[in-house]
Amino acid sequence: MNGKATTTRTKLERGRSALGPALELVHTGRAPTRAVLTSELGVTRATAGAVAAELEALGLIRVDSSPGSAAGSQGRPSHRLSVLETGPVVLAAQVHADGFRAALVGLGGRIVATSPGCVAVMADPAQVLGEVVEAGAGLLRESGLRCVGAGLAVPSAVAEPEGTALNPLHIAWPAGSPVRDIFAACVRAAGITGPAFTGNDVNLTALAEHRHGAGRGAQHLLCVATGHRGVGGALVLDGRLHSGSSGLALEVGHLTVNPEGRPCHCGGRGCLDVETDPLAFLTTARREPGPEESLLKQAGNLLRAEYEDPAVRNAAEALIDRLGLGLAGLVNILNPDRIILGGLHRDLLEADPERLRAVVADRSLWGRSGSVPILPCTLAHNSLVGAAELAWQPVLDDPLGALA
Amino acid sequence: MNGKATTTRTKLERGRSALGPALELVHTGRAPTRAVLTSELGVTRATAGAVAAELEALGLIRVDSSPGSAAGSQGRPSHRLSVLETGPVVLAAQVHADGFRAALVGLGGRIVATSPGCVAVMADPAQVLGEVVEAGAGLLRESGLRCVGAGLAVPSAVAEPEGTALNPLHIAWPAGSPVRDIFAACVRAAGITGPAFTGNDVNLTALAEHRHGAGRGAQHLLCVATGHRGVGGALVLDGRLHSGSSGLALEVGHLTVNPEGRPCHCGGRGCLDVETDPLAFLTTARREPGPEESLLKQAGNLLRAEYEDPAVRNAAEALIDRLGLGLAGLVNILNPDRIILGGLHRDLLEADPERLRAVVADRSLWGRSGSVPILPCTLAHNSLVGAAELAWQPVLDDPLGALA
DNA sequence: TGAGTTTGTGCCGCAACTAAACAAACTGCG
DNA sequence: CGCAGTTTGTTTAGTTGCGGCACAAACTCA
Repeated sequence: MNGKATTTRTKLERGRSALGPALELVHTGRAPTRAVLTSELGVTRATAGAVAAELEALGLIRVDSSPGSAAGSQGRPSHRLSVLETGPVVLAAQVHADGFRAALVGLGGRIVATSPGCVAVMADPAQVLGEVVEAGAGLLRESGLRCVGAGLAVPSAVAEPEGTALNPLHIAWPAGSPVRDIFAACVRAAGITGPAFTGNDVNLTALAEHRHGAGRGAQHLLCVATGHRGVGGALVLDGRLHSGSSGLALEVGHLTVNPEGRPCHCGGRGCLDVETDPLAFLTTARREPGPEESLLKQAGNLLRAEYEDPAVRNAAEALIDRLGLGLAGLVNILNPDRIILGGLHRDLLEADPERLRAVVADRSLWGRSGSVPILPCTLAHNSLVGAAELAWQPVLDDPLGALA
Repeated sequence: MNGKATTTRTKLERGRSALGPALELVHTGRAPTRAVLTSELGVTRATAGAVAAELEALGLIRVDSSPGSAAGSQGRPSHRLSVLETGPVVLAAQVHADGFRAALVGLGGRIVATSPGCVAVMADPAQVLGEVVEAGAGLLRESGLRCVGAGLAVPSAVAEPEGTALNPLHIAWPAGSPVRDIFAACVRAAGITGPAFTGNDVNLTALAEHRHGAGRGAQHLLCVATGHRGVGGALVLDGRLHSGSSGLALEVGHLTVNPEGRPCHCGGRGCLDVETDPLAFLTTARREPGPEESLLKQAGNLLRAEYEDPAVRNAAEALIDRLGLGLAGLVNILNPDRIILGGLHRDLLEADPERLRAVVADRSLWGRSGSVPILPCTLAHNSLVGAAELAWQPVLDDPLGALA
């Protein structure tokens, strides 16, 4: 098929091959000491020592030789490993229906600095992303830290490899906007170093939760979440985001969950999108929906504050049943070992976890798969942290190469 | 989480690391010469030469130093690489509603010997698998070839890691039969060397088609197929079967494709399973279904022979529309870059490819994903070859270790 | 026949790793 | 306090997979 198009990787390009995995272990908190790093990497103590020393020399991690507080076990206490607080950061940002937020995020998903939630005129993506990057650049100047990349989360499917936003329905951007290129241009224009990445917000939420939150340790993590409108999904397989062949996987909004339900713009009826989002909850509960940018909060508050109201409770149970049906369908297709829910779905889970689990168990064919754990997302600003993960990925894959 | 449970891989265990990938390239026909092996592996000619020589020394491949017929291009002609005809084989078998078949399969998916299709009393899995392995052992004795493993395809989901058949509905086995253990016991009892594996037949069809058939080169391959009853699915991601966290992924039979459709034993209505299988086709076309073991053939023959009959044509179009709806749902979730269809679905595709493609494009949200290629399965005995792939996998992963 | 092109092979050396022996830092016990 | 036992870090030597290079081999084309 290809003659010699494949990259002939030279010796100079490949660094110490265990460097990336080691950094990822420290990054995700799975290697608190050099001893567990050794066993986790499956290498000798000598190698693990050399790798840790090299990561320390790169200014990425800290190796505490004198911990003082040993944890009771006998034997020589191991050196503690941790992310270096004063190490490099990435610029992370998220755009959503009611504004944007920029932040600096270090290794370990640590938010170093964050801008206040900003409201912006949403018409023109170039203008909005210009403001976003401007805010991030300000944080960067204040901090004086080194920046090694930038990541952006948008509430839209992002087509690969073009990097275009296909359905930014709930922000007023034109469909097909080349958000990745626009963001990258803004980043370069602001003089920020490192590559720039863009991804779907639910995908990035899943990635963040997998590395630092409720998804830790899951091998097949399914994430389903609402924003103000619509439903998104994401799948993290063996630690890597699965976004399909062109970035459009897990567009779960059009699973049929209520054959007699309301019509959907996709041409079908009773899609997950229009049956389980905040607007659906409010109308089912016979409440007047407020402005689009506050639907999620309105629905969440209603659910928590007035759950004893029969109309609210019935609406919640109806949505839980439909959500459960959708999740069961996804379980039959994807067979995940954990499900995490965000947005209104998270609130619905917390309102009546037993009901949701029962529906999923009942309608997913396999009893054993029916017992798949369903958990709420736990991370604050998870899509922001996920955007940062995107920017950190090259460093995690090849620390030497990415920092050179 | 674990102290030192992880495998400390010693130097002796890891062979030449490019050995596995190289064998896989020859196995799948993507490395016809040593030159393309070099570029495909991304190593130097020296390394590729050493690797090829080692595989030849292992008795797995043949390196033709004197090809004679060069293909017109200038420069020194490259050594031709091919699978060694007299190399080791695996024992492959499939069990289906109307009997079983055993075969010996070499590298490259080459069927070396095959038993005639046998009819067996289906009641007891141990008895059936005993006959299956008996037939295979006979072939093995006749051939005198070395056997390095065994693989079995069953028409049921196989739970991992238990290896139990969860829904062998269309063969008269009890649900939950430990088929993997039974098969492994039979293999050992027959004195056949090497590990024994068991998998779902549609999964294995997908694997076989990916390596040797219509799925070659696809990175996200979705396969959907019918047997005599019901519908199965499979996904091959980057060359590896994706069977979910417990082997139960791609149980696509219960996607809703016809809200007003017939009731399904799952509790829903209009599931893919009961709306697009051979029985559904025959009843929709108002034909008297014959015995269960011949539904697929009966439906296929009817479709090909009497497509001009309005009842047949209408039934076909109805099934195509519902199948398209199901495929569109899967496209939205999985975003594959190729879809292949087997069983009656293959026949439906060939009866009216445009209609099916139009429905999928119309109902999968993204126009560009809607243009995903939909192809018929091409391989003869594909689930048999897939069962062989399962048995070959350890050799492909680590030739030195597996043959030692 | 000779220039040009592509491929195979032998040799050197690097770098990442293992293995093994030793040193260091702790616990626990008498 | 001292000593055994345990676990971890460090040093050194040795192995090895593979890149880089130079050269030989086998073809095409003029």
